[in-house]
Amino acid sequence: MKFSKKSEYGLRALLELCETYGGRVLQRHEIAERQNIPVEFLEQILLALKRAGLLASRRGMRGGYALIKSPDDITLGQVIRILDGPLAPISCVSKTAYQKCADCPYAAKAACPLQQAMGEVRDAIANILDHYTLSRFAHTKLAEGSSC
Amino acid sequence: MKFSKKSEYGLRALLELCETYGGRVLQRHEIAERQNIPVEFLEQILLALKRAGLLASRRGMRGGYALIKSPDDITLGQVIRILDGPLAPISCVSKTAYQKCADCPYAAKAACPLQQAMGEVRDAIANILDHYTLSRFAHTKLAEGSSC
DNA sequence: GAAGTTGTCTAGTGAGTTGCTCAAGATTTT
DNA sequence: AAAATCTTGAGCAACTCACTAGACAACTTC
Repeated sequence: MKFSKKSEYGLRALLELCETYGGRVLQRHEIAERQNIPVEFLEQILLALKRAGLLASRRGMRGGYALIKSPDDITLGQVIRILDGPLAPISCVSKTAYQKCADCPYAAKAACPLQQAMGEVRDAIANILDHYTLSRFAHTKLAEGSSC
Repeated sequence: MKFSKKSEYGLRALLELCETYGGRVLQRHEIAERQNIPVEFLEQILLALKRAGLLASRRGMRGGYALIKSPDDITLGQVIRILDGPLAPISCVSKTAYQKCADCPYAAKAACPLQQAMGEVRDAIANILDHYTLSRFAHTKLAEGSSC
């Protein structure tokens, strides 16, 4: 029940890109250095986010990446789904990638306890992440005493 | 962001064991057949649940497994943690298996946006699963039209 | 007390995923 | 043209997942 490094790095990269939103572009090595992410791996992540329409890029000298959607219009849920796939804890409750489970004896009966429970979990996760905007994410201030 | 087959099988096995709670024991092959689970794999799962104190077992002829805690006192959260480890989506927000993240630049600052967001997710998941008892789980009736 | 039936334990294994690296190419600026 | 940057695709070691196998221990029944 873990999120991948890919998602984690992706979100941390977007944190940097948020700060320069509307301004200059950021190069991969800048993001990588500030956020402690292996450059070549970060590259793949930025590319994925670009293909998904969140980022624009320019090549050559003075090139780099920039956010092209407002941080208000991007949610953590979107980002995680791009980088990690569906949020649902088991695929028979996924709304974005539903798949009938093969071996479940309740599958035919329309009364699967697992589906009920995991559905609730899915909804709770989606409810948080699909309403958590990047701008709120970027302006987080934790309470005193927290440690990461 | 998925639960393992181990958890899924474990929960489905407990569904069977709930039905005979207080009565007879169930043998691994009975559970395996009814729930469509590979026997030897199921074995490991039952053993883990036994070591965790949820199940008792008897060897030899007429042997088998039985629940030894009331289904009211077992939650899905407990079971999943036994079989799958901590619920937290990243380990720096786990309450049962906290680990400082190595590469996060916010780690020292007590203001990690990721920790904040993932903490909310963790709490939401735990809030559902730690209050979802096995007896409620076993008596699930889904609404019409659902499919698993 | 021997035979047969069950759980117990440890180790292994094939397929797939994760996290990351590398190299060659395309595009832009200077 | 040269240098800097993004782009693409391939590769790979380590790990995890889902499962299998086999030897062993304990219990029941005859």
